[in-house]
Amino acid sequence: MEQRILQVALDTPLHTVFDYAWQAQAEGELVPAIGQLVVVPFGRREAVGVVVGHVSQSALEQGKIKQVIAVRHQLPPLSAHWLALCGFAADYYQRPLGEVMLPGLPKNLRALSTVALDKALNALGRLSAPKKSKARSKARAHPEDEARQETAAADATPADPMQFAQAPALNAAQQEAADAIAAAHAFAPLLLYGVTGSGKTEVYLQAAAAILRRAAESGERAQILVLVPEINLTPQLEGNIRARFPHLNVVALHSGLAEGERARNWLAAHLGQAQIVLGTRLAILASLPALKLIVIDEEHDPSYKQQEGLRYSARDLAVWRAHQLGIPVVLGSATPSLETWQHAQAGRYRRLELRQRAAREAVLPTVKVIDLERDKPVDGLTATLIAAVRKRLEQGEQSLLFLNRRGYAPVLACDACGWISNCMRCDAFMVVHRPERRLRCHHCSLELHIPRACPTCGNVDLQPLGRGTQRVEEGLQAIFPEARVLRIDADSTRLKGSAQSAFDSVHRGEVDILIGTQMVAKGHDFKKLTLVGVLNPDTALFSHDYRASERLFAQLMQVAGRAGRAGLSADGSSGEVLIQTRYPHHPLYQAVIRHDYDGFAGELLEERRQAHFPPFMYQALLRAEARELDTAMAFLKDAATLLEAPAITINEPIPMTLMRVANVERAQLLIECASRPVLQAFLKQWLALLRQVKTRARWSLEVDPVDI
DNA sequence: AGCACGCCGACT
DNA sequence: GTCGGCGTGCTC
Repeated sequence: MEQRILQVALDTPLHTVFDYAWQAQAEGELVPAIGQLVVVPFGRREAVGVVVGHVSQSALEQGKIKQVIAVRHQLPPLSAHWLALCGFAADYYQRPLGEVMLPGLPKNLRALSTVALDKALNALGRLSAPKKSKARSKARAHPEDEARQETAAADATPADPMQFAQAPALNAAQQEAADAIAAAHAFAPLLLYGVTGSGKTEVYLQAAAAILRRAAESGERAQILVLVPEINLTPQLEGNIRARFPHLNVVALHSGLAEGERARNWLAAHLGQAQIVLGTRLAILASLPALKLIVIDEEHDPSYKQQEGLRYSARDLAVWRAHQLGIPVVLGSATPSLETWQHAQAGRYRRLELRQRAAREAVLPTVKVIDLERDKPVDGLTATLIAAVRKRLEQGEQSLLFLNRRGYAPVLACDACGWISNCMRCDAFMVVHRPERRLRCHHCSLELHIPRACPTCGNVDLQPLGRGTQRVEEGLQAIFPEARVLRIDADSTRLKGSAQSAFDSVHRGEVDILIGTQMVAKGHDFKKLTLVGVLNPDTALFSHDYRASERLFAQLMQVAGRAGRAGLSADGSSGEVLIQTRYPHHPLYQAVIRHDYDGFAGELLEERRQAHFPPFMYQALLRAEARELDTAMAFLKDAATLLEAPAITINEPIPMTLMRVANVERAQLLIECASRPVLQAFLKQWLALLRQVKTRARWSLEVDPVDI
């Protein structure tokens, strides 16, 4: 019987694939195809891997090669396109292939038992249309009902899947954009540049509809992938998509799903059953055999960058994937990332522009700054802002106060001796959390009770300094005792589903004043919200991180965009945005007032060009951590001298800004190069050498780092 | 990364 | 006398 050597990628940090012998178990059993999942013995355990190659002979000695234990024949192999995508990501981010391929697969598929996989496949085999979960669970509970339901399903005339719900009419700019997307028959990176509320979603939906319909007419399968930055944004968009495409199979892919559902949804995508996949960044690595369009909503959002493990940019991989498949990719934003903007300016990406808000009468909100030197705040709120909130309350409209700092106060201090609540494990303050009466470190999650008295001098009068969302909530409730105040931040939405119910109650109008962190700034379309107040944005103005102003600008434009989306306020005015600042004349705020992304982005790009920063320079960051800072620094110093190459700048190793986290000292080394391929070639050689260095430091490399 | 083997301190 | 600390070595 046939025998072969299979090369298998496994989820291990080892930079290699592994050879296994495969022997047909029965006459005529086929050799596992490339892309097939297999179970193999690995060390003392068993592991699931992906077959990535066939060889007739292994370079290893015979005795070392073990036999494949099982082949997941029930799962169709992953496509060559998918394997190439993972191969690219592994190469580009300098990680082992298996570490790219396997963590992206749902746990149920990677399990050593096939029970969950078979169950998921079985579930998908039975259902074709959406509206599934209820019917299925009922069927399982009462087997006799099952037959009845299946008969009923067979009797019903199947609806035309391409029968879509009535779509709102597009304005000229929207129509032009949708047409341009749908007309692309090859790789086409398109920047959909549209102010907040300009109806970008409608453009995505109608372009998707056109592409799906065209494929159906020519008898082809088609799949659309839509990426959003946060899980919180999927339910609203998912609802809109399902309503528009009632007969299509729409599935979500994000880390908030239960394992069973995640497996079913992933499989629906892999089997080509799902026509529309809506997901967060991890969905970019899904298997989508009939992919015809990728949409990345809010493409500038930092959430598209994975910040642990494989540190990939879902946006960059999306562009690569679209290029690989020769399909359009739409990057939507009101404040594109400077990388994307630069591509558009250089003509590599085509720019599609929406200048007007889509809802009739909805105009861009009026933005004003409140000078904190003139209008002294009480409890963080200026008289001007309080008056504005009061007016909205009287008009029965909603206000949103944005403060990107959770907790009650960022630090607890003793007036008598100068003690402050430093974290004992990190170089950071412990934040006061009033509801739980605790001090919490936001870096290592160490928690302590709020001390009754100062730990060093015994003074009982400890003062919370500064303001977080909890304290502002308290202050607002005191000023407006009759108002319904709701705080939405990572702390108030820890429980599963609580974020969704919080947003729902805002939509239902059960909230008068919403206070929140960046969670509330993104994407949500609150119809009754007409006032946005920004409490303390100044810290980002003078950050050492050169990306801080790009991020602040995007964040302010985005949160400002929550105001007045549905139309004019009761008094006939447009939405209003008030920014409290000590620097009212700062060019960043002035640009926000003018809604002038173009101008501001132009200035930032010019600065970046002169300073030789991205997007005019490519970077990689070597990070090292150890119990002793010296260990980490010594490793980086060694690393810096390991390999020299022309056109490559290796900077000095430096301790990180937040040097110590959870009792680990950290330092980093920045590598720069004006050419991406040159940098890539250097990294490959350099890492081979680095892996041989003996050190007690733990280290990792990040390509295209965003937080430096 | 797991998961072994392998040699030195405080406990039933 | 053992349980267990984490140092180092291997995984086709």
